[in-house]
Amino acid sequence: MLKRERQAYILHQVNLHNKVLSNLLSSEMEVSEDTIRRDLHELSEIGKLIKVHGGALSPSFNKLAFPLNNVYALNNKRIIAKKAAALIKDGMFVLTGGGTTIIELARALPPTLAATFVSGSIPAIVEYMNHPTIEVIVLGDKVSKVSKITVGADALSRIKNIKADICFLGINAIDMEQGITDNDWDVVQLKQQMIISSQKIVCLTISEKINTMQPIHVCDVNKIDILITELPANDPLLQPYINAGITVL
Amino acid sequence: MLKRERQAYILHQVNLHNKVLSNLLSSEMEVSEDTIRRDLHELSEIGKLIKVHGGALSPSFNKLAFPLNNVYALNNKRIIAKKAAALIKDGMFVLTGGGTTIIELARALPPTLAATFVSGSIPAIVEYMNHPTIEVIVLGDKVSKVSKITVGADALSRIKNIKADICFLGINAIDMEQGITDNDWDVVQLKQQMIISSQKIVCLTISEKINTMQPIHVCDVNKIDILITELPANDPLLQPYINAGITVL
DNA sequence: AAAAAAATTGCAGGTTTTTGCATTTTTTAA
DNA sequence: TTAAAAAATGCAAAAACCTGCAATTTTTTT
Repeated sequence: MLKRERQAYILHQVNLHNKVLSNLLSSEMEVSEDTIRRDLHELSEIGKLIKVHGGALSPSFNKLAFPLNNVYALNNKRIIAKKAAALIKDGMFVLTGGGTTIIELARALPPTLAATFVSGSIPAIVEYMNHPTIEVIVLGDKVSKVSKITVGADALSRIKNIKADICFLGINAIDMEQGITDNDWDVVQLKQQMIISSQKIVCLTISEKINTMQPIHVCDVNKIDILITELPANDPLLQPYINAGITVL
Repeated sequence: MLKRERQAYILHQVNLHNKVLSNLLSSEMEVSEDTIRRDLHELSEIGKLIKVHGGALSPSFNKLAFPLNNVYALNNKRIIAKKAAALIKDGMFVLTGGGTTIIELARALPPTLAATFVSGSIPAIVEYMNHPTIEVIVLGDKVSKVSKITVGADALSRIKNIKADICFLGINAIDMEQGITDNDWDVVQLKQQMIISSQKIVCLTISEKINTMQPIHVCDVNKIDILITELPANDPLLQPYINAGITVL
């Protein structure tokens, strides 16, 4: 087998599977691993693949795995935020959780909106505070350093005394069977109470989280009134949720 | 699974769910927890995630820098903050108000201090949150946009239920005859209750505000235990306060 | 076509990386 | 405070890597 052929095969495999292993290629093509290594080295020099210890990866891999911007999927979150912001009307009493999507929602609020926002998320409160006309009510309690949100019995009982018009939850995982799930026990307590204390529940999530699961159950999908993702409502991924009676935006 | 793939997967999970757990990743990818720990360590070194005990967090909204530049008399406030920080000991329950001097105090706290801080000031809370070991308790209520602090009956009644070891107040005006005065009615309510709810009252102010007045009375000078300015304690400006029985630092 | 030059390949050796395990230390939670 | 979980540390085995070199193959030149 010629060097050219070999390298062409390697590239083919890399593009096909996004990765190749040196020892596998070696036995497949019956050349020494040294030769494979040299091939991989050459191909990586001209940027056709990315050499790593033990093999090589497709060059597109790096861009996917190491996102360039600070906040993951920021553009998608902005799209979501815009759709969500349109639901809020003057005079409304709005309950929100935390998370980067909610922060984007806070930033996407029209500057003339006159509503009242209740939250325990410190980053969200900071954003609301910068808005000229909205009223901000803080749920007090101990701050969880992990999620940067107030958690505890006090915050919970505060929410109990509220009946909000609408509640926005940035969710971590949603699945038709498991419903909404999350990974932080304290935050789950809050979300559950927020769902009880609101007339309308709006869930915000990037489509990547659709049909994924996390360890702790928050609620079933039937509790959700509106689901917002960056996708158009007619995307097949969302069809099951529409069928379940959820308004998808 | 290649190391690089593994790390890419970890990053993806962190970006998607804001949090990952070492033991979960370990079983998902079938490598030892040691390996996961090493991966997390490497990724945190290049700033792709923030390592915490038991797993890692997304870096995206952990860098919550509150915009607080061009603070008036910053250097003097730093001197004050340093003196004040020395008063706080491990295990203390500390009540603080708002204002730029208090923010500087928050920044001047020694990184090993293990105390509990209670405040309604959003900028102060943001600072406390960034500290590795202190506990933060938020006084919830409506946020006053001017002073960026929670004000109202709720916050007041919360403070009533507290008996703090020490209370730090950034003050706006102090005078031997008028005592401490301020210009925001809501904030005055809070300060008055904080004074009642604390064993020891520490007032922080730049010397410019010594012997000045504001419209609303907070309390008389005899309520103050300690007064901290940027000046040395033997400065003649401070002598009247020392004579009144106040410890001046 | 023959000789020379260049490139390719496998191998021996020594080096570095990666990984898991055992031990000790630190952190966290009860 | 104590007990459990997680982290740090040191170590060792395996795998992968690198370097130089000699044998072989391919290409170029004469």
